[in-house]
Formats: sequence, C-alpha cells, structure tokens
Amino acid sequence: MHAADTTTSTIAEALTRAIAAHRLQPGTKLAEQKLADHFGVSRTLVRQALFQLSQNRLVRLEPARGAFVAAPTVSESRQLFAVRRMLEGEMARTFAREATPSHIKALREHIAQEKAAAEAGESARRNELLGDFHVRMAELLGNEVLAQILRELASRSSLISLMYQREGAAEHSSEEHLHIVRALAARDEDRAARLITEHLDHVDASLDFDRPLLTQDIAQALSS
Amino acid sequence: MHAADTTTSTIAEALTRAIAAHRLQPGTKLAEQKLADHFGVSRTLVRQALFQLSQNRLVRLEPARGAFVAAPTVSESRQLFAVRRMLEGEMARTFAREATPSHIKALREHIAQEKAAAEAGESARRNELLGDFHVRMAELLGNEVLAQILRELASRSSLISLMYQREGAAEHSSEEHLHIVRALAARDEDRAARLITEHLDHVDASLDFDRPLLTQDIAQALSS
DNA sequence: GTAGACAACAGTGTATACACTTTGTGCCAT
DNA sequence: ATGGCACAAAGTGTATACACTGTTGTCTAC
Repeated sequence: MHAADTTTSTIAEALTRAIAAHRLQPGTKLAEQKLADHFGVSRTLVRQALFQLSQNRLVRLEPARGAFVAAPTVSESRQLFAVRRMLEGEMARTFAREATPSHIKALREHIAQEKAAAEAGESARRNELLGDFHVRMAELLGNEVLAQILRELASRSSLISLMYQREGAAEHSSEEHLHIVRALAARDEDRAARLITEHLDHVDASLDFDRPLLTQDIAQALSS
Repeated sequence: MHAADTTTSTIAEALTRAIAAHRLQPGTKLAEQKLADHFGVSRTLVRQALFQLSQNRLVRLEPARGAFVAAPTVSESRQLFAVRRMLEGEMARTFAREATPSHIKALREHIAQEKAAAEAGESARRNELLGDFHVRMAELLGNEVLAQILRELASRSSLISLMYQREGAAEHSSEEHLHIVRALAARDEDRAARLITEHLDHVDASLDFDRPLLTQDIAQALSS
C-alpha cells in the first residue's frame, strides 16, 4: 500500500471492501500497528478507521483487547433483514410512483453489470453489485439519508452471507432484481413491494443458521 | 464536569443530549481544546466523540476548520422524514401484529411520562421523550437494529425541529401517540400505520422551511 | 505432572508534541 | 481611505511517547 494521501476514510473504505468482498473473515483480529504499517500511517488514523467501522457494526471493539471483524449473531441477522424488508418494501412503492424512464434504465444497466461480473466469475465483485442494487434505488430516488442507511445495511448483510449463506445460494438474485425492475417500470406498486420483500425473504431463507462454520467465537465453536 | 471516568461515549452522549435538548444551536463551533478542558480530558477523547457525532450527522466536521453543530438542510429534513414514514409505518404494522398487553402498557406509561414532563414545563425533557416514543416501539419489538436506526433519526429530527419548527407546533404529539397506541391495542394494522404516518406528516408539516432563523450558514443568512 | 505465581511481552488507551492550515490583525502602498 | 500583503495567533491533523491491561511462557511448589 503506502499510498500518498491515505486518510482515515481511505483506510475505512479499504477495510469495508475487504470485509464486504469476504477477504477478511469474521473474528479476524485487526491489530492497529500491523494495519498502520500496511497503510504507512500512524496508529492514530487506523484507530479512527476502526472506530468508524465499529459504528457500522462491521468491526467489534473489545476494550483493551482490540478490534475484530464482526461476527453477526443469528438474532442480529434476522433483525437486520426485518428492517430491510420494512424499508425496501416502502422504497419500492415510492420508486414505482416516482420513477422516470432514465431511472429504470439505470437499474437495468446495473443488473447488466451484475450479470457480467457473474459470468466473468468475479464473485466478490458480483456480491458487491448485488448489494449495491438496493442502494442504487435509494440514490436514484435522490434520498441520500435512505441511501446511507441502506449502504450500512448492505455491508452488514454481506458479512452475514459470508457467515451463514450456503454455497450457490442467492444464485437467482440478478434474476429477481430484473423482475423487480419490470414491476417498477409497470408502475405496479404492490407487485414491486411484494417482489422485493420476497427477494429479501429468499436471501434470508438461504441462510443456514445451524452451521456457523466460520465462527471465531470459542464458546460457540466448542459447543458443537 | 471533570468527572472521574469520562470516556469517549460519555462525552458523545453529553454532547448528543445537549444538542437534542436544544442547548447547543446549529452552527455552534465545538472547539476541541475547550471541550477537553471542560471534560477534564485530552483532545484525543474529544476528537473521537466529535467524530462519532459526525457519523450520526449531529456534527459537521470541516477539514482543518473544526467541528460545528450540524445544520440540516431543508432537503435533508424532507428526506429524513420520508425515511421515518417508510420505516415507522411498517414498524407499526409489525407492532400491531406482535404486541403483547405488556408492550401496550409500556407505551401507555411512556406517554404518561411525556404528559408529565409537558405539564411540568420541562420542554427539553418532553422533546426527548417525544422522540423516544418511536425508539421505544422498536425496543419493545426486540429489534435492536431498528432501534439503533430510529435513535439516530430521532436525534437528527430533534435538530431539525430546533431549526425549523414553529413555536408551539407538535403540541398534540402526545395526543397522537395515544391514538396510535389505541390502534395498536386494537391490533388494527392499517389504522396504526396510517396514524403514525400522519403523525410524522404533522411534524413535517409543522416545519417552517421558509424561516431558518437560527441558521449559522453565512451564505444562506445573507441570501435573504 | 499439574497448578499457581510471576515475569516478559505484546497491544491498547490516553496524553502530549509538533507540523500545518486557517484566521485575524496591523502595516504599507496606492 | 481602501486594498493587499505579511506576520502572529489559534486551532486542527498526525505522529509519537508512555502508562496500563491483557496474554503467554516459564519456573517453582506441591
């Protein structure tokens, strides 16, 4: 690394991407000095970045013990998906009401990118784009407050799918996104809301909460 | 102040309360050393607290210029209330479905506190409780993810009402809370959702976006 | 051989030091 | 008198130093 202007948010984004792209597993220790050396800055900036990520719930800070990549619990995961259903169902309705043709076009292009990444075998990129689809809707609506919330929920979801998602699950996500866009284009509020809610249900249901294979939590790991 | 164990979150909470209780006006400069002296700690902890508040959008950090109490724009305010309507409408539906008698009782007790504070003339405390009502619903649902989001939205709303709310507006908030609880108790999903959405509409509508009297933003102040 | 104590180590928590940017003030030139 | 430049003061941005906490490994007593 050793980039020129490595600011706090640069570090935070790098770590966020690493976590969302599943290059860092839940439970991984994030030692301040090691990160500082890697980015070529002092611990000060690393600490700020880690603190920021802890606010986003991507990192868990244990007093006097350090920072670890968060390991969302089953309960937290269910709560998170419940919030997404509430929020995104209504967002879809709003979108169906307010969308212009160019909005629809933007979403279709996004889905094209998803499929391209999938066919190119770039699974990290594909996962990122799948999450971004939902954020993109908020951005197109011009609601930055909503977009910010969805960004956070999306990266947390990514961590959850890393922990609990079965292999090859969410295989049809792009397909479902396409159906949603069709409903939006048809200005069919109810159908759009139903489809996106079901879509999130599918992701939720594709999680295998009985096999937290990657848990770093010792107590839970040894209880099996 | 000079409290014994003054940690980062203590400082952040103190500032959050000061802002939410309208003891700090939007635009106020928050100089690090002054706060550090006041709390009897070093700038390090103050900086962390300010950074945290900037994540919550209660504080705006300007590079090399310092921290200021945030001054939400009209656009941001509308976006925020739109998100609250989306989220809380659905939350009310869920609550109506899942609520137990003890949940209803807890909400009624909360409203009693609101009215007590109002009659005692403690307007800061009353405003705090009015915002907490919505958070309380999320907590009672057992959805901490949702509660956390609503906490942030509530404190931002508080800042907005400080800036734009007409005197004596939102006078009937407690009354409206009571109507909502009645709908919840009757398990009337649609009515509860409609009432809470309208309730947020009333708050939104009670804002006077033409008279941002308290704005510290020079450009905007001079454009009038 | 095991358990407990203690010492060395690693890593975090907070304070402080210093560089740099912004801002305010006064002087000079026009 | 006014506009602009230089300099001083104040405040932020980052790095470093030091204290403290938690961890690990070793040694000793039983």
